[in-house]
Amino acid sequence: MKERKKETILMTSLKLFSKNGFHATTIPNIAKEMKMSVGNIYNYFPSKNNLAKCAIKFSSSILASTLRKINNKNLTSKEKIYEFTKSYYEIIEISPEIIEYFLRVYLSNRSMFDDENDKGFDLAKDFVDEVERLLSDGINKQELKKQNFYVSFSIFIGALGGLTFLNGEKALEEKPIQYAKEISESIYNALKI
Amino acid sequence: MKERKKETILMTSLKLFSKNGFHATTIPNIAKEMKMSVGNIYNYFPSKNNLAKCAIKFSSSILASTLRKINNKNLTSKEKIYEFTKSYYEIIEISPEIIEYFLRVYLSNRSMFDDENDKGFDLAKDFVDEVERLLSDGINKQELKKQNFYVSFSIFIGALGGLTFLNGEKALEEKPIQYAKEISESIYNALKI
Amino acid sequence: MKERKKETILMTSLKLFSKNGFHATTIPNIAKEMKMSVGNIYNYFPSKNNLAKCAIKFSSSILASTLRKINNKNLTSKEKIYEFTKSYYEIIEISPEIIEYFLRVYLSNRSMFDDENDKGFDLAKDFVDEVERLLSDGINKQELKKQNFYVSFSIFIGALGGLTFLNGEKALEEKPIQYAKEISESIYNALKI
Amino acid sequence: MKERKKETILMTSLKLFSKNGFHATTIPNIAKEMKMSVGNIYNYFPSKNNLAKCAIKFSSSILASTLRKINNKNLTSKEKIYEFTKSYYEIIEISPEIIEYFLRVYLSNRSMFDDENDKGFDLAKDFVDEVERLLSDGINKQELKKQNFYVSFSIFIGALGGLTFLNGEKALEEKPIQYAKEISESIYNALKI
DNA sequence: TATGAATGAGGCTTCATTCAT
DNA sequence: TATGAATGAAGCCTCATTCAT
Repeated sequence: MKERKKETILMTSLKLFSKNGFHATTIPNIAKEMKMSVGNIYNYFPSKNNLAKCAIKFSSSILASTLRKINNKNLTSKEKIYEFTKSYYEIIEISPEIIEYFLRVYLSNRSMFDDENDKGFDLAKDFVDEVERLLSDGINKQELKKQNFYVSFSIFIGALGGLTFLNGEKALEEKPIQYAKEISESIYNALKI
Repeated sequence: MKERKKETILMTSLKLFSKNGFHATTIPNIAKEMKMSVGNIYNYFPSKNNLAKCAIKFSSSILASTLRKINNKNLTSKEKIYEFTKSYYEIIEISPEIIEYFLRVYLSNRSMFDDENDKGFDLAKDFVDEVERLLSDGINKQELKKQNFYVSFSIFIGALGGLTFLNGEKALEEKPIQYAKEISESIYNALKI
Repeated sequence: MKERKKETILMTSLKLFSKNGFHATTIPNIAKEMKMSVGNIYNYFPSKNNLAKCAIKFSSSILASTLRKINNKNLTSKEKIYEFTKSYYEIIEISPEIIEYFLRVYLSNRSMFDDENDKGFDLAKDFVDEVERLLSDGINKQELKKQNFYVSFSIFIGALGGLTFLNGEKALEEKPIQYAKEISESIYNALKI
Repeated sequence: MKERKKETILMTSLKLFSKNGFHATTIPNIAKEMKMSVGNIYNYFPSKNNLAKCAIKFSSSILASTLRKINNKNLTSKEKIYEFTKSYYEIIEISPEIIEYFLRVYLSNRSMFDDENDKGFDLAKDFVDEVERLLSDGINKQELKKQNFYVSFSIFIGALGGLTFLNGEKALEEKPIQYAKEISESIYNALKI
C-alpha cells in the first residue's frame, strides 16, 4: 500500500508536470491535488527533482513495454509501425501526460536529470532499445532500408512527437489518432527499402 | 543604437535560455553576461516573459527567412528539402541556440507565451507558412503526395527536431550536418508522391 | 522495565545530541539509532526539549556523584583535585557525551532550559554544590586560599572544560587524561593558599 | 559604504546569534532587527552559515588584536595577564556578544564551520597565536613555568570563559570585571614558575 | 540611459508532534 | 505499548522587479 500511494503521487505529479511544466508545478500544488500534506510527499520521494526523474522512468517504461509487446507479435514492420503509432496516440488520448511529459519536462530540463547515477538519456534506454529492435528486425527481413539508426529514430519518433506537439498547440482539427494511418504510412515510406 | 542594444540583449538571452532553460536563467545572469546592469535590461524589455517571447519571434523569423529564400529558388521539392535540412543543421552548428531554444524554452513553457496578443503557436506562424508553401508547391508540381498538412509538417519538422534532440543528448557520433543527406532523403521518401 | 527503556532513550539522545548538537539531532535520528518508532519515544518523553533537559540532569548528576565520592574520601584538597581531574578525563574517554553535552547543547541553548520549573543552571546545582564543598573544605583545612567562590569555580571547571574544548578541536597531541597530572597541579597552584 | 553595511549586518547577526544561539536566530529575525529586507542580506553574505563564520572571524580578530596590543607593551607576564583579563571583561561589559558568541555558537556548532577552506579552529588561530606568544615570552623571561601549552591555554582561557559562563547564567553577584584582579592572580599563580 | 541595492513573495524542504491502527 | 504515515508551520534562499541616484 505504501507502494500504491507512491505510484499515485507519481501519477499526479506526472499529470501536473506535463500540464504546467516542471517549474510551474509546485510541491504544494501536487499535495493539494492529492489532498495530502506537503511534508508527506517527502516520505515517498526525497526531492522534487527525484520525483521528476521517477516520472521519466515511469513514462518511458510504458512506452517501452507498449512497443515491446508489438515487437513480440508476428507482424510485418509496416504493421508494427502502424500498431505503435496507434498505441502512441491512444496513450495521448487516455493519458496524454505520459507523452506530454517528455515534451514539457524532459526536453527542457535534461541537465536536471544528469547525475552520477543516471545519464539522462539512459532513462529512456529501454524504449530506445525497442525502437532499435523494431528497425533492425525490419532490416533483417529486408523490409526496411539499412540506414543510420539515429536517422531512422529521428524520422520515426520525431514524426510522432511532431504531431503531439501540434496537438498540444491545439493546431489540429482532429484528434491525433485520426492521423495514425496516414502518419504511419509516411513513416513507413521513409524507412522502407 | 537603441535597437542595436535591444538586439544584443535578445541574442544573449536566447543563448542563455537555450543553454540553461528559461527558469534556470536569471535576469542577473543575462546582465552579467552582457556586462550591463540588471535595471537597464528593463529599459529595453518590460519583463523576462516578454524577453522570452521576443526571443521566440526572433528565432522563428530566422528559420522562416531561411526557408523563404529556399522556397524562392527554382528547385525541386527534393532539393528544397535537402537545402533546408542542410541550413537547419548549419544553424545548429553555428548558432545552436536558435533551434535549441524551441526545445528548451518554447515546448515546455507554452502557456507562458499565450496571452491576449499572441496565441503561442502564432509566434512561429511565418515559419509554418513557409513550410506549407514548400509542401503545397511540391504537391502542385506533383512531386509530393497530397496529404494532410499536419502529417507532412510533423514528418518534416519532427524528423529534423528528432535529430537535434539526439544531438543535444550527445547520442550522435557525428555532427548533425553529416546526417543531412540521409535524413532529407528519408523525409523526401515520406512525402513524395 | 519502563524505567529501563526510558534510560536507554536518554543515553541514546545524550550521545547523539553531544555528537551532532541539539538542532542537528532529530527525533527520527534517535528513533532510528534505537530501532524504535518515532511515536513510541513520545510515550516516554513529552517533547524533544524535555528529553534534552533530562539529559542535562542525567549528565550533571553523574559528574555530581563522581565528585561526591571523591569528596567523601579522606584526601587532601590537592589529591581531590587530582582525583576529580582524572575522573573527568576518564569520563571523556569512556563516555565523552556526558561532558561534551554541556559544550554542545547546554551552553548554546540555555534559554531552552529555562522554564517555570527549572531555572537552567539549577539543573547542575548538585554538581556545583559538590564543587563548593571541595573548595570550602580545603579552605577550612587551610589548604586552599579563601577567595570568591565563582573565581575558584571558574578556574577549576573552566580549566577542565578548556582542555575538553581543545580535545574536541582535535588540537591535542595526547588524550586529555595524559594532561591530568599537569593540569590538576596548575589548578591547585591557582587555588592553594 | 557597501563594506560599511556588510559590517552592520555582521554586528547585528553577532548580537542575535550570541543572544539566542545560531539555530534560534533566523534570517528574518536579523533582517527585521536591521529594518532591512530578507533578500538583501543575501547581497552581502551568501548564506546563514557564512554569516556565522564571518562572525567567528570577526570576533576572534578582536580578541587577537586586543591581546596583541598588550603583548607589545613592555610589561611583566603577570601584568599582561591582568591587562588581558581586564580587557576581556571590559569587552563583555560593552559588547558581550563578541565573547558570548563563542560560547553560544562556536562551541556547539563547530562542525558547521569545518569545510575545505577553513579548518574550524583555525578561525581563531590569530588569537591562539597571541596566547602562545604571551606564554612563551613569560617562560623566556623565567616568569612562567615551562609546561605544556595546551594546559596553560586551558587554564588561562578556560578560567576567563568559566566566569563568562557564570555571568551568562546570572550566577554572579557582581559584574565580571569586578573579579578581574582576583581571577588574573589565580591564573598567574597557576602559570608562574 | 545606466546602475545595482533593495524588496518581498514564493518555492523547496525539514521535522516536532499527533493519531489511527 | 508500539508503529510510522500524516500534518503543517517555519526556515533558508532565490529572483523578478523597482527605484533612488
